[in-house]
Amino acid sequence: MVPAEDCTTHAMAVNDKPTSFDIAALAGVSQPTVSRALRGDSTVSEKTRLRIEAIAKQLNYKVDKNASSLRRGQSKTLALLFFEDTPNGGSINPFFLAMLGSILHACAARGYDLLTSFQQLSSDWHVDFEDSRKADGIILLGYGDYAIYRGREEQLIRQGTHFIRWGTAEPGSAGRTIGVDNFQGGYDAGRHLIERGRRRIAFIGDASDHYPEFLARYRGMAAAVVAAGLPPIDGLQVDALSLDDHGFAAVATLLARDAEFDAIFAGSDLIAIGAMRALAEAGLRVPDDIAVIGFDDIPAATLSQPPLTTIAQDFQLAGEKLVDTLVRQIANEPFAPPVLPGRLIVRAST
Amino acid sequence: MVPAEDCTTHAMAVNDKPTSFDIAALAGVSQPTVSRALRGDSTVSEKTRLRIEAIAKQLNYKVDKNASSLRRGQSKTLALLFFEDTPNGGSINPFFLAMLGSILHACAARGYDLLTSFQQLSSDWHVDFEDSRKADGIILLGYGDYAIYRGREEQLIRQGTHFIRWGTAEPGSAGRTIGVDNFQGGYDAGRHLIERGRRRIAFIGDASDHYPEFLARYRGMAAAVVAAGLPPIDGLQVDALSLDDHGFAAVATLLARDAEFDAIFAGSDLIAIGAMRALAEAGLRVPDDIAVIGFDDIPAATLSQPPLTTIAQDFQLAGEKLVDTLVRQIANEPFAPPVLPGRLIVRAST
DNA sequence: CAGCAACCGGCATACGTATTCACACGCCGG
DNA sequence: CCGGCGTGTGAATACGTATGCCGGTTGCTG
Repeated sequence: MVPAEDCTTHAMAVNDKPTSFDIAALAGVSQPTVSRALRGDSTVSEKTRLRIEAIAKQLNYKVDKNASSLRRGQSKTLALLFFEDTPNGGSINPFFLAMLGSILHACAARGYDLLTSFQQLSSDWHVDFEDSRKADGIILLGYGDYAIYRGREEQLIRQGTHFIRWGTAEPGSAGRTIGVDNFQGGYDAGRHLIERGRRRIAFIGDASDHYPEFLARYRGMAAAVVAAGLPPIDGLQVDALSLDDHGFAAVATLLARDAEFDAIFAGSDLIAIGAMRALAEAGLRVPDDIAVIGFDDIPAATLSQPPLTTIAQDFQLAGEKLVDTLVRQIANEPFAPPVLPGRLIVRAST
Repeated sequence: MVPAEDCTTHAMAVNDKPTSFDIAALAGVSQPTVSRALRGDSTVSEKTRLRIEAIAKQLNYKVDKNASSLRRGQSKTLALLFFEDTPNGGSINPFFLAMLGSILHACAARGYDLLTSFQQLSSDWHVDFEDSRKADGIILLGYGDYAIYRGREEQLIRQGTHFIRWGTAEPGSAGRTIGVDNFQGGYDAGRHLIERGRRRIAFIGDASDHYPEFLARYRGMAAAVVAAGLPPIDGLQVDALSLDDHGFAAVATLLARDAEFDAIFAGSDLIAIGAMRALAEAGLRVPDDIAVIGFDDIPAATLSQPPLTTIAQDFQLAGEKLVDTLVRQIANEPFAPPVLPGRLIVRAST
């Protein structure tokens, strides 16, 4: 197979993976020329490049990315970090999981690989990937305790860490956050319920400072109530983290209180699904007795019984924008994290 | 901050990321000692090691993984490849997605990072990761066209590629496959339906050679029918890929045929959920008119209405075993991919 | 006190690629 | 005929870490 070669320069190791030296020897050129040819450098003549490419293909040669990354000082890799403050036995919030597909596609389209990891929000997540030069930038996904993040954002930027976060941009923040317009989404949800004739809307979801997404959704809904000229709603908010069991428990709490309500706006679809389960067990019909609307439009929202009306966050677009903005940031181009629109999807639950 | 130092050996670059030379200079030792100390090599004295660790921590030093991987010839990284023959607009089969969490945990526990990617089954997936030395091994997840895989397994092993696949092990295969006992799972599903008094069980799922999982499940169910002394069931199998829409369509097909059946065994939960939707739209009650059982136990199985009886594949265990077996393989230890048990989970749909 | 082992740590180098610089060649105008 | 320029390639080196080999120091034994 291999033609007799001048072995004075470089002996081809038969059983090892080929290096650029092997290709060079076979092509009768030097190693740097191989490197240049394969990167498409225009200083290599067409003829030489084609010859090198042919040999590389034949030997199944692939550039060693460790060596390449070391030399170039960048890895062409992004890190995706799921962080959750409520470790859920290893399962990941389905909304973030749904983003994975589009993030993978967006990365592939730009020539980036994707490292994936769980992370405690309180840990030194930046350290493990960007500082060790395994990744050029970091995507953060997670509802979490923002108090921890807030204290660090500035410091991370100062250190030159490249990162982007999914969430709700806050007024004073430094533009490292992409998210849907949660206030507007909440407003749309509230208006929709009111148009359906509902008057007393319960909100299930943590409405504290630590979960700005939920808080914004809640405030949006409240604004819709006021805008419709209805009296504000009090005492119908129950805390819940983004899990169906919490939604279930929250409805139990509401019912135990003898609260009067004809609709539920859940902070997430998962909560809404748990809430509907609780309603069914209590003998209440959805939407006849209680209308239910969620937020996210996770895949399971179409599967529930009845299918769930919700405010959709376009996770295809979200993944795309996250990657796009991060890659811009890495390339030192101007980047402006967009605020994405939510979209009301009406299904049978309202 | 930085104390006046003897700069004859190595000048500390203030604004760059520190290297092991910087640590060495500050600790008054040589670079190799730093490397050894941080890797926990026992030839470094406790005292020296502690000093080095302290300085490293103070400077926020992290080993450059590119350099480290290059030198050591391994990257301490696994690649997770989702491959699907029916590109589904970027969304990933929820069953495989559910494994991600446990795979991440298992990797972390063993000190491995995880690269994630989509892949066409027909592509040269091994090339992109192991050949470029970005990963030490590959996990393959996907229902797919096994004809393509079969032709390659042997060649890949010969090349020394480290990989493990989720699926159904075939008799003559080389032990690179981990999966649940699909035949037994199908048998259990069939027996459960028979115990519930059902006699004519339809199977929805591709029962061809190209989807050995589905085929084995189908055969298992058929065996249970025979074992119960019932007449074999003919004409009640309808092809479907693993998507809810396919399940929906398959039920429509059955109903259009005026087929007589009192139970459905679906090849996957997603199919089952689509089937139940079709039954509901046709005015049939589950389980009163038709009992439905699925396979997988995806998270959404508890959310459907009614909640779905299914054969659970333990994806926590699955992820664990995949990683464990692959890491063994990489370390040249003996590895024997286990056959995992399926488990009947009875919910309201039967 | 000589000799030896155990223990520590330094020197040199290798991993494979990308880039800077220099050089050889052919061509043209002066 | 010479100097200069553009083109294509090679030589040397840097990226940061890990490891084989060797030498120095310490402490213990005969």
